Amino acid sequence: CDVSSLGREEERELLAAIEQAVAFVTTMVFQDGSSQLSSEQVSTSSVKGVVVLVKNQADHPCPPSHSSAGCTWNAAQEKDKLIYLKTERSSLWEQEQAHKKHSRQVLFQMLQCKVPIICFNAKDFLRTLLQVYGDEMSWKQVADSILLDPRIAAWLINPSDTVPSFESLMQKYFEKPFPKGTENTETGTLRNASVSIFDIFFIYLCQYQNLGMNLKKLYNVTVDLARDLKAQGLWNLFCTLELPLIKILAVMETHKIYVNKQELKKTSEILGLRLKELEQEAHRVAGERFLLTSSYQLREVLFDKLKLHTLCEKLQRTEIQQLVSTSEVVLNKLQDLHPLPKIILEYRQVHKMKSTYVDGLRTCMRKGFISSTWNQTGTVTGRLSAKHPNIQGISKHPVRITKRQYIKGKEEDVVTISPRTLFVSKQGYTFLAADFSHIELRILADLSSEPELLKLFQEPEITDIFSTLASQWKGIPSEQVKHADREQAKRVVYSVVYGAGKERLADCLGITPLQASQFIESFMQKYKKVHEFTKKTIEQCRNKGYVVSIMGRKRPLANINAQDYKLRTQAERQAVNFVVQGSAADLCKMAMVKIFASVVISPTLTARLV
DNA sequence: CTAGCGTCA
DNA sequence: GATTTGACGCTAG
Repeated sequence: CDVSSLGREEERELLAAIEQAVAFVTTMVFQDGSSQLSSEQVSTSSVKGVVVLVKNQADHPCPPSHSSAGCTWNAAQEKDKLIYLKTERSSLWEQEQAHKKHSRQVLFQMLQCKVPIICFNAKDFLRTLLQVYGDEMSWKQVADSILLDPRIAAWLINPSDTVPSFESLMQKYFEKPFPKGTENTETGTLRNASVSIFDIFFIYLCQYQNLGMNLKKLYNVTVDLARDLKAQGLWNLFCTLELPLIKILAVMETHKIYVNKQELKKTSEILGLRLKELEQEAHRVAGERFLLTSSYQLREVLFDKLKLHTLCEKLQRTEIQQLVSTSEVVLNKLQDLHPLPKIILEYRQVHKMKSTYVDGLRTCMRKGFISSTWNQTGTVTGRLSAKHPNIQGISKHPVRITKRQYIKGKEEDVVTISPRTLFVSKQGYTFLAADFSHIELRILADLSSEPELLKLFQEPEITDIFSTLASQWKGIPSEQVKHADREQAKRVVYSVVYGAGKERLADCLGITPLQASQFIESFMQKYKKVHEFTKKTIEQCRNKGYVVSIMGRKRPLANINAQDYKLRTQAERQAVNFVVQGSAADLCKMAMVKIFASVVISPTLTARLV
């Protein structure tokens, strides 16, 4: 039924039905008639309403879902109800306002009644509710609702599956394309109710989009997935970490992060000026005009014209075409031979800064603030990813710009630009970065029980393990360890741990492969148990076909027993990497869940996760 | 080494 | 002419 066309009595009945429900299956519907179940990418079209399948019968746990593929929705036969709630806020019409209130009341009750709300892309659903009813519903009130997202369940079973759409989920679980909606889905409730103009859109949704039936299928798939999760030992991870995280991310996406617009504009201009200068300089030393951002044109200038590659041996090649690379490592090797490489290196740094962190941020911004979109199923390791902007990828390090000033006779001026300072905390708040330090290395120490590594972490005076390591390897006092040394040490540790070959490590460090292999050797010598751990992990993966993190997160690796050496060794590195990186993801997510829970129940904590 | 995202050709 | 793909460079360990 369409909630807006209900009488008082019917409304009470509906609320009573909601109280007794065993589950809700929901989807948002958009202005253009699509829904979260439509295969077309989630439209830019705004949200019109929500369709909810209220499961009132405890006829499950586990119906033969394969046979349900062809069944039709019939509310007269079953006790389940299909309801439509309008959320659009466009109308100023008084009657509409009342309907909005009813819809809100129903949704509110759904969120509070501690029965699972099943939704494909549940985070988007909850965020939309928070945005639409933001005035009347605070984020703390949704904290104890139970959202269940079958997409996340499918991803947990195999994180390589991103499960891009509802349709692909159905195909995967019914192993056949599901029939396109031509069946009649008219409901008993509808037949009896007086059909007002409000019902027309709802009827359209049911008949042409087959929403009722699709929600029912979604329910059945969810039941199947829950069974699979339990069978694979993933149920606890799903319930204690991934499901609570849906709400946390939804709330995070409703928070605004303000950006300093004036500063953004100013830095964009400074960077633009510097790029022009560098471009001119590059053209001058090259003796011709060319596009600096084009690696192809750069290759022509550096190698065809200037023949710099003949003065330098063993330069990196591109993977596919086997052309001489113009990457940072190559340019670094060339920089004493000609002034151009250095200019290109600076140009790239400044260009990256401008296009991604400054102008890129501006395109993500509306009304002076940004809010990233978080993807819970975007990685194979269990980590979160973010976009618009990728807030996890905004550079930490400042870049120095020498800008020429033509005013007041002052010739040169050095400014440093740090992208992270472009964000401004809300009035009364301050940004606090909470981060585990060296988490993967600590996890590695724990999983391998390597005494040398464990000892390193137990030393109270050690503040930075990579700096310590850098001073140890290079034999320089710890006070003299520079940032670059630390970064290098860090790269080396991870490279070696995850099974880097000597060639790769040599490239990474700008040393000979022989030196690199000696380095790997000495690392393995010092941390014997780390090597044992990697061997054991690979061995287990070979036997089971998958690896497992601390919290039981799984990654199947089909290539672990492949004949092809390249494929097999890649799978081996992925196996080791997953156990460590996946466990780190587990811990970070646990921290988020705990912090959120503490803030929710505390009357004094005002912290917000953003 | 392993994960990502954004930009550009 | 619009869309996809590869190379690159930044992030996080």
